[in-house]
Amino acid sequence: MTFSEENYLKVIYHLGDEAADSVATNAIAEAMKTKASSATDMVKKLADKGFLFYKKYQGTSLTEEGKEIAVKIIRKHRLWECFLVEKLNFSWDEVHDIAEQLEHIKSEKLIEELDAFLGFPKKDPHGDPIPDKHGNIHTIKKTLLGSCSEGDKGVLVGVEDSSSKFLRYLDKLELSLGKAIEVISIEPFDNSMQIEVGTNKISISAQIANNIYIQKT
Amino acid sequence: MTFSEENYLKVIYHLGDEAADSVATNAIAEAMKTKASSATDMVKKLADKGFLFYKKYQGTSLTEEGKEIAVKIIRKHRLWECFLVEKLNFSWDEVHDIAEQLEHIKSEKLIEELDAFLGFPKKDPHGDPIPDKHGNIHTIKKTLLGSCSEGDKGVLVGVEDSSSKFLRYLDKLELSLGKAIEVISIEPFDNSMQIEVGTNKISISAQIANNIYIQKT
DNA sequence: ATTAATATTTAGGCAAATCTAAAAATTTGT
DNA sequence: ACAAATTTTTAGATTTGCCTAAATATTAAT
Repeated sequence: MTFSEENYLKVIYHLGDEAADSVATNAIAEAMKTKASSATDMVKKLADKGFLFYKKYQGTSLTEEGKEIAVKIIRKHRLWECFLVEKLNFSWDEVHDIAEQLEHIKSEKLIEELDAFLGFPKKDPHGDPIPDKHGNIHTIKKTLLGSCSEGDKGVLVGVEDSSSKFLRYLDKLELSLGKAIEVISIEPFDNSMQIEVGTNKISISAQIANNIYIQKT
Repeated sequence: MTFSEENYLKVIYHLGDEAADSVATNAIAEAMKTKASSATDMVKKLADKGFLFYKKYQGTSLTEEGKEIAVKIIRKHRLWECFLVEKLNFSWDEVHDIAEQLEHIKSEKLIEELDAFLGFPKKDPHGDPIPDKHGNIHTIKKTLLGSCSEGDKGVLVGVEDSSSKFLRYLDKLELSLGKAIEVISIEPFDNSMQIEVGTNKISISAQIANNIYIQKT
């Protein structure tokens, strides 16, 4: 299993998670920052190896085996993110790229010991659930802030975009995991939102709202 | 800098450390478990990039820049080994292969934070010195047990071979870093040694003795 | 229901790192 | 010092993952 193969499986898993049906070649190419022709090549190879179902022009979906591998990589990614934040003083906006490297380290024992060392965390620093060693993922029902209505309340439990740019902006707005949020009003012109966070009232663009998840209360 | 390039630089550094003069292509190939022709190709490329001096048929030696890179990789390797042993319950015979992967993770901050997290260790689990962040290495004068004479005394401070096979054998003999050793006698027939370790008297083959370093006392 | 637009695949190539086999240089042994 | 042995390099292939350009299939629009 090469790094590239692992990255494709991970990306296909994430894309397939939202759209229940098959994943388009172009979507894979875009997520992998490569060309559609490259994605076609790789998808064929992964299909040959039994990690996904593929029919020409019909998109792909992971087999059970492919899903298992993808979930293992996601588990590693998220555990390493916890390690970086909890043990090495990284902030949530600094960990993604390093975890992208660390997730490919091959050692069963390493990841199980790391999990234990961290006290079996359930969430990574962005609020995403950490699959357990059997691949079980405990998901919570979360709602995109951007799809909420005036008066809706909840707690910030996740982000759609884990880029350092976005997360640093959230820091500036004092928006972090666990914060209570209430939608005060929505501006019809541009769908920007007035929200209350703790005692602050702030305005956020629709784009921001569409990258924040809350758990409604 | 690819993984392969980094591994070549590391291997050339280690080979050049013992033999002060230039490193032979065959030696590189053997250490990299590849063919001489592959080593030639890579050496040319690394020379083009300014990491080593190379003259056809005359072997190679690292430039200052090449050495710096090699030392950085060795620093990472040894710090990760410490982490595995001290924080994740690995034993000294289990860490080498995983550290070979981890040493290629690219992040200045990661390695400096890891160093601090571990309390700035000076030695890895095999007794090898950990270069500091500026590349300075504090070496001690160590002697190959196999080159000692009857009556010589010292403390076990390092091993030449970090393979799991060898280290597990040392464990079985209760030979570990820090143990006091005295050479009782040397058998002329096969150069095997009678040594005293603590209160035990054991016999070790010349091959074992030639993979153990002591600091004479 | 055709045509136009879009998505996907194929074909052919490239760079990295490896290999084998053959050629060339160096070293060794007498 | 010269032939033999060894080491090293070159030449030409292979595999992986990517690319561009062209061909083909699917989807959308009128």
